[in-house]
Amino acid sequence: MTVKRSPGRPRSSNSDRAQQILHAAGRLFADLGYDKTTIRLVAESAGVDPKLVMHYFGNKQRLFIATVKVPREVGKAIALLKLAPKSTWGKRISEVIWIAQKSGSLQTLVGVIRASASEPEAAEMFRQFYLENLLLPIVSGLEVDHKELRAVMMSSLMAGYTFTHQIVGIEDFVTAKEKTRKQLFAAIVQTILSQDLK
Amino acid sequence: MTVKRSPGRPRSSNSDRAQQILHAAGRLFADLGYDKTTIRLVAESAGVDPKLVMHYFGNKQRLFIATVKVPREVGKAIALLKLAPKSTWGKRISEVIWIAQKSGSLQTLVGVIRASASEPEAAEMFRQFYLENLLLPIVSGLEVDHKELRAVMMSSLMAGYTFTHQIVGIEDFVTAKEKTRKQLFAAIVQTILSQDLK
DNA sequence: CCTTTATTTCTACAAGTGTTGAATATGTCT
DNA sequence: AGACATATTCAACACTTGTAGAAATAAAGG
Repeated sequence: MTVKRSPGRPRSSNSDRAQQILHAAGRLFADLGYDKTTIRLVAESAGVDPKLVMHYFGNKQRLFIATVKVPREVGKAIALLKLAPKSTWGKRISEVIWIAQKSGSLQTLVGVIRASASEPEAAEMFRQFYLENLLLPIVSGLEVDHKELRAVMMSSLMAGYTFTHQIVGIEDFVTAKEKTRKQLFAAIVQTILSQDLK
Repeated sequence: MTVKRSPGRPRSSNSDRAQQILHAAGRLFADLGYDKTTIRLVAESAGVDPKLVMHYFGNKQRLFIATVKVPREVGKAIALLKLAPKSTWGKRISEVIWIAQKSGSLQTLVGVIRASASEPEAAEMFRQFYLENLLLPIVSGLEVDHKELRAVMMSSLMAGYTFTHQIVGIEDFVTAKEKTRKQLFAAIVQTILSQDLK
């Protein structure tokens, strides 16, 4: 894939290298973590010179930030929740989280979690994007007390589930079918949201 | 703390540098993660020459492994569980996890989670130590189905809770008292262990 | 006392890192 | 056509990394 080219502007500008770089970077950050993802690796993986990465994104930190995309499907899901009866919250919300993951933002989440392990700024991004912009609004739409605590617990569950499955790679350890796993996941969400707390 | 010394064997060998190094390393791995924890930093933090770290532990990976200590208090806790009625499992087990964390192995857990983000070997250690040697035995002592699934969910909860609280640093976000947090935590564990699954 | 062994430091190497300067080729605007 | 901006590459700098060689000092054993 690494096509050798001479320096200079290409004849037809339909390549969109920036997008290629972003794509390669997103994958590498999710697979290797922040430190082990080097500019040179990203460049090589995108079939591009390292300097081009710097040209487009300035520095490594900004490159990482550029790879983070907040899921969009969440807005409409929140609206639906207020109408649903309390007993179905767990199932509904875990469905939303499941969908959000499948729709491509799972890679972003893994990248952010991995980066958080070494970059405090990434940890801050986790708090902002996934807690404040995602889970807290969801919980805020419901009629419960201790909203922050429940939202934090949801984020813990989300991070932990992603950690064990995508980073530790525990899949092959569990023989249960996906349907059963989702059922348990939903039950936990339901507990987090509707457990009586004194 | 950094006492300058000349090369050569010290007069009194009551210093136990290896222990000092291990102590400093454990703290740094937990605070900075695997990559950002350099041999030189560990050495400086222990008031010691970098080569001495290599002398005692061979290389960085073995140094990390040496800092990992599996909690001991768990064995006796497991024995107690079989006698307890099902409705109290959540409370009991979350108590065990809470105690295990407070007793110094929290730092180890944080270190392992951080390292897992960049070192697959560390992720494997998480699976072995916390899932196979800790949570799976606990669940195995109980009369439930889908033991692996429930154990994995417990490990997810444990990792996620540690991640949000120790790495993301979400403490100040939650105004709920510790008692309330523990109550919710216990309820989740109870759900994981006793939820009916088809 | 003399050899051996354990502990500790100094020095340095080879590799890899993020990042920059300068050059080159193409497109775009006046 | 000429001036300027954009896209791209090559080469390199300054720094940090894990790690190794060799030496210095003191204890231990004969």
